[in-house]
Amino acid sequence: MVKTKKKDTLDLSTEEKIKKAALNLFTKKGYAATRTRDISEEAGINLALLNYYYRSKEKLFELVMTEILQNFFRGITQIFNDEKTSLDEKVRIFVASYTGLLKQQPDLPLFIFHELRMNPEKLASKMGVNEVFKSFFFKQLRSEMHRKKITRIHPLHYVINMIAMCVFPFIAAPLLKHIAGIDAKNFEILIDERITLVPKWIESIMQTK
Amino acid sequence: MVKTKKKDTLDLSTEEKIKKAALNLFTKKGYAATRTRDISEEAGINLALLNYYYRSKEKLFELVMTEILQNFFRGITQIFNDEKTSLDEKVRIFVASYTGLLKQQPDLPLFIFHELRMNPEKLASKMGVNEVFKSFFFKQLRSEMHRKKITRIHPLHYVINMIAMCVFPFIAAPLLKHIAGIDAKNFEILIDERITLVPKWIESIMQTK
DNA sequence: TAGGTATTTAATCGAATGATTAAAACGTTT
DNA sequence: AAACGTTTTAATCATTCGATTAAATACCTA
Repeated sequence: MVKTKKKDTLDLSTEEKIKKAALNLFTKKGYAATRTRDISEEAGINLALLNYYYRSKEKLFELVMTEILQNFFRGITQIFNDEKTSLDEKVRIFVASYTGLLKQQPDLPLFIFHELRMNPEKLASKMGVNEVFKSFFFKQLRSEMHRKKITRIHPLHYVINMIAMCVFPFIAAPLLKHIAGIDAKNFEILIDERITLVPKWIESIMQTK
Repeated sequence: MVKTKKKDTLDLSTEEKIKKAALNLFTKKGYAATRTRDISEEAGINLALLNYYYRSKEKLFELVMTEILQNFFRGITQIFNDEKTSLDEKVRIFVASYTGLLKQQPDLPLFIFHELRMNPEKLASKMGVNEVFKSFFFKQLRSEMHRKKITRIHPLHYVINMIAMCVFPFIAAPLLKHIAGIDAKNFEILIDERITLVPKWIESIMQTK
């Protein structure tokens, strides 16, 4: 980010520490509720360094956001465009892959959807998912519909259901834990169960008349 | 809110205007991103009035939040505890009822889940949903499991799926519109389709082995 | 109408927060 | 070690934002 990097002495310090702290706090509390002083403290550096390396809070945010979005959606595109896997396989891989990702970063979905709602147009460009709907996955969906192997409805319904059943438990975790009276440990067990359950359910749904 | 109310001259002005504006902005932008000046402007009143009537931003927020949570979850409890309706009927009623509610207030879920994550313990008490898991709905679920009419898994799975398929489209609306390239009008059509589709899917899911 | 209470306004305060600056410390090269 | 650029620090600025105050206005009651 700064003029010249000393050498290619790839020290992941300061600059990276700031970005990591920023990612942590932004995803946890959102943009507005995160103070630059919080970030500097979490990163264990002086406040001025944040502005030295990233110019401003907003610039830092945009950088972090871009990385998050691209990383988050890159996976989908790859899975969906794999011409070697069947429809069912894609669903299984997607569910397993994204559940794993979300177990590591449970705050991500809520954060993404919140910021996406705040300025949709601005962020839409940053996620290279324009081609999702032209993916091989959708060709397969339409093909199966044509062969009457799955019920013919708007393909988006199936996508919504799939993502919803994966992502929603993480979005609603506090609520779900509360109403079911279970702790983090048991909640994780439940999540793990869903990795095998959700693909089965999706299959059922696709054949529901 | 203030000392004595003049008479019972029930003018819904000022005090109510502030609360309404607050609800609007809080749900749209979240607590941190909402400035008291925004609220006063939206309500068309002087900034000082906000503090005159509600003491502080936080007090106003808690009031609004309590009302939102109670209103939002009151419906669920009623539907779930109705001893006259069958399991399938409950699902149909829930889906129709909550889709209708969310069509009117699409920002609500994201807001609730975000604030719920920020301070789970504080808000948990405010939503009278502790008894959801002891509801008649769950008795019916367990009963049907025992009769082998539906597959025996943790009942929470079914609840998650049901809520997820209703709520998620609203949470992810900007994303979904973008990747599917559809406008608000067509998105609403899709949502309306789901009112009849989701209950069918839930039935299928409950019988998936 | 007079007196009192409730409501509203304009002006301002103090703390919090994003950002900047000037100087110090560090490291590398010559 | 001298000179130079990079990195870090402490102190400070300017603005925003929540909150308060004192005075003005509207409203009701006697």
